[in-house]
This record gives sequence, C-alpha cells and structure tokens, in this order.
Amino acid sequence: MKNVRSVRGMNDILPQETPLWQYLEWQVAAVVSSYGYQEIRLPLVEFTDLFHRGIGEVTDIVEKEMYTFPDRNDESLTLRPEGTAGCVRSVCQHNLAASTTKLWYAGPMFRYERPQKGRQRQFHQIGVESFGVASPDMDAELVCMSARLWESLGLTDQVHLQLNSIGDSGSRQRYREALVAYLNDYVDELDEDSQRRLQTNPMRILDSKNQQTQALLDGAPDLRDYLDPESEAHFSRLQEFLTAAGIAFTVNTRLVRGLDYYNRTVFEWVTDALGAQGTICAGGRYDGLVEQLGGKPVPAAGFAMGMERLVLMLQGLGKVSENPAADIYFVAAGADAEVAALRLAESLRTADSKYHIHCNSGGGSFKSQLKKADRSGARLAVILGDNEVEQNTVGLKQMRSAAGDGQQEVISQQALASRIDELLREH
RNA sequence: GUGGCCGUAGCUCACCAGGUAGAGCACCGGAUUGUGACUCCGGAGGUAGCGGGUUCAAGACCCGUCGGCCACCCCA
Repeated sequence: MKNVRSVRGMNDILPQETPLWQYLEWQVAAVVSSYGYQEIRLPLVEFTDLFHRGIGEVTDIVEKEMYTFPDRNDESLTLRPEGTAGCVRSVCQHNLAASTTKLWYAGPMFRYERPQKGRQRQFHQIGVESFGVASPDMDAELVCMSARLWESLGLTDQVHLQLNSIGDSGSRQRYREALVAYLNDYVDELDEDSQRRLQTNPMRILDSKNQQTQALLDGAPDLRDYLDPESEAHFSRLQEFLTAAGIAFTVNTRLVRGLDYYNRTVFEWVTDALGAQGTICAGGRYDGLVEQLGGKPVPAAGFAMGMERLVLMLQGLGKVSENPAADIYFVAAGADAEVAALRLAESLRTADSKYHIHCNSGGGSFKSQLKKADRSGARLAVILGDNEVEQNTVGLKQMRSAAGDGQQEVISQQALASRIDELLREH
C-alpha cells in the first residue's frame, strides 16, 4: 500500500464518480445517434508515424507530449494522444468513406503534460468525425449537435462558441508571411515563446495569453482579409446556418488550433468555469487529412470533447452522482439461514433483475447485519434465522417507510417476491 | 519543460520557540437472551510521502526526490 501507486497524471475513476461518467456517456450517445452517427472502437496504440504525418511534426503534441516506445518487434508505437488520426486511419484502411460516413468514439488519450485540474496524462475524449461532405451544412450540423449536447447536459448557459475560418493552405501561407513581416518589426516586444514561434509556427502567436503580445496583435494583419474566396463563402454560409439555428457565436479571428490538419472552419466551446482549462470541446474541418494519410481525397470535419472537464462542470452544477442505492438486503444468521438466503436471493434475481440485492453480509449478529443493511441504503431487509428456516418464512422489514419506520412482517417464502414488488413499486 | 503554494490516521484537519502525534467524521465491537437509524461506552488504525542533512533530539529547520494544487506552456 505504500509503494503501489498509479502513474502520475493517470487517475482512477472511483465508484463514487462512475455514475456521473455513465450519465455523460449516455447523454452523448443519445444525442449523436439522433444525428445518425455510429460508434467506432479504435485501438489505443498506433504506429508512431501515423501521428507524425497526421498531427504535424512541429506541433507540441508530437514534439514533446507523446508516449512513444519500441515494441518487441522494434517498431515504434505510440499511445494515441488524440482520436482523429486513428479514426482517419481506420476509415482509410477499411475504405469506410466510400459514401458519407459519420462516426463517434470515446476513450482514453495520452499526453505527457504537467497535470492540473482538468488536465491529466491519461484523459478521456469523446470524438465525432464526419467524412464525405465538403459543404458548410456539415460544419453546421457538428456545431448544432454539440450545442444540443450542452442543452441536454444543462450546461448551455456556461459555455460559449468561438468560431473562425483559417482558410485553405494558400490563404494561410499568404497570411503567415504578412504576419511575420508585421511582427518582425516588434521582435523585441514579443514574449519569449512568441519569439520562438515566429520561426516555427507564427500563427500560434495569435492565441498567446501574453497581454503585451495581444496588444501588439491589435495592429497586425487580420486573417479574415486573407481568406480565399471559397473559404470566405464557406464561412459566411456556415454563419448563416448557425444564425438560422439560433446558435450564438463569436467570430474570433485569432482562434487557430494546435493541430496542423485543420483547414477552413475551426471552433471551440469555452467556459470560464474551469480556470485555465477553458476549452471543453473543439474541432473543425480537415479536408486534406484523409488523402495525406494515404486515402482517397475525402473532405471531413469533426470535434472532440474533454470528458474530465465536462464531468467537472457537471459536478459544479451540483449534479452529484449518486450510487445506485441497494434495494434489498438479506440478513441471515445461522448456517441453514445463509443457505436459504442465498437460494431466495437467487430466485428474486431470476424473477426480476432490476433490484439491487445484497446477500453477502459476512455473518455477524443480527444487530450488526441490520446495521449494515441500514448503511447500504436498502429499503427492505429480508431477515432469516432458525425460526424462519423451520417455518419457511422470512421477516420482511421496511427500513425506510415514510410513516413509522421499522415495520416488520412475517410472510411465507413463496410470497416474498410479490410482496417485495408491492412494497417497492409504491414509490 | 518553467514558476508559486502544499504533502500528518480511510476522509477533513489540529498540535509543536524542534523533545519520537491528536480531534471530528468513517470503520469495528459492546449497552442481558434474534433486529438498524439517536445516545452512551470501548477498540482498531499513522515508521508524519520518501531519502539525505543540521541537531543531544525533527513531522516540525535545510537539500533532494516523488506526489498534489495553481499559473505559464499546450490542449479536450
């Protein structure tokens, strides 16, 4: 107990918390399937090369956050740091994108980062990916679907949508040059990180949190002025759709994403309820990725949600997860009574499996077993001792009846199932 | 990877000008014969994250390390 411990940043989700996770998963599955999305289950491990080609060589994820190791065959493998690359790989491998394909998945992702609240090394995402539709109605569908999710989770008034278009590669190229040209005059005023990015990935300077840098950017060229006409039309059409759907958004021309595969639409759902980890959901269009990974050219778009962050928000709502309380607790004293209890509990489960039945009290006096029954939260205690066994009866005690707690009756063992139904269905 | 704060029983925390640890909750048992919740009594549980240093003596001071939180970075 001293020296066994989980790996840093890789946390247990304890029984107390799992109901909330299940609730979240259930809501998401219901919403996305109402849009016709189908679940796909993907490996946690992929060839390292997939992420280098998919996410981009100069991204932070690939440069310093991946769990990469050689397997026994000396091939380099990596624990997936995100879901899109693997999903696209699967789509290519099985030729799934012959027609429009809409997929979703959920599961753990791995990134070697410094843990904080809302950020772990093993964390969980739900991802949604759509293949085969290039027009902006698909972008709109994805945003609508995510908005509907917040609605179903009760989070709508805590989240806000930020939207941008980063155009095609040509417009980004032209904009990058203009931005670098502008910023080169102010190199000394930039923060250290931004100075470095000026060489490696200038557009990432746009979402710097440094205030002085942001002030400098006020005079910088605007990405919007550099969009190619098609991207511009795509973007304005998307905004039309969203307005029609009644979804509020802010166009943030400094919103760029850290993964190289995006083009045109990018969006983020943000909240201020989570401190520095404000993004709960993010995504966009990635029309070039399928081809880049060796498939036929297929347009695509998608987004991913951080489950830990959503769970934190749900907890913040006061949505405390409740463990399913016990319904029936068997109290059995004596060797014969234990046998009878086991037999009766099994027959109850056969008759109706929806009750939570506990029948392994571990012995002890009636008193201590009743105490355990009480703490289990069970509404009914079935009591068996030598007398009951002899007479084929049970004591049935109501632990939580509204009026006059502790009512107890003696009934035949044959009548137990139907009497339990009567008592438990009343509420 | 950088910076700040922190690390005492299962949980929340206390003590201490440095002299080898306590409370509440939880847990277990008991309050006469087969019955829970309230009350009373009792019990178990910590080599004070780990390692080193200073000291006659350290959980308390110093260093390192691991871990947690917060921010940066980055991202979901």
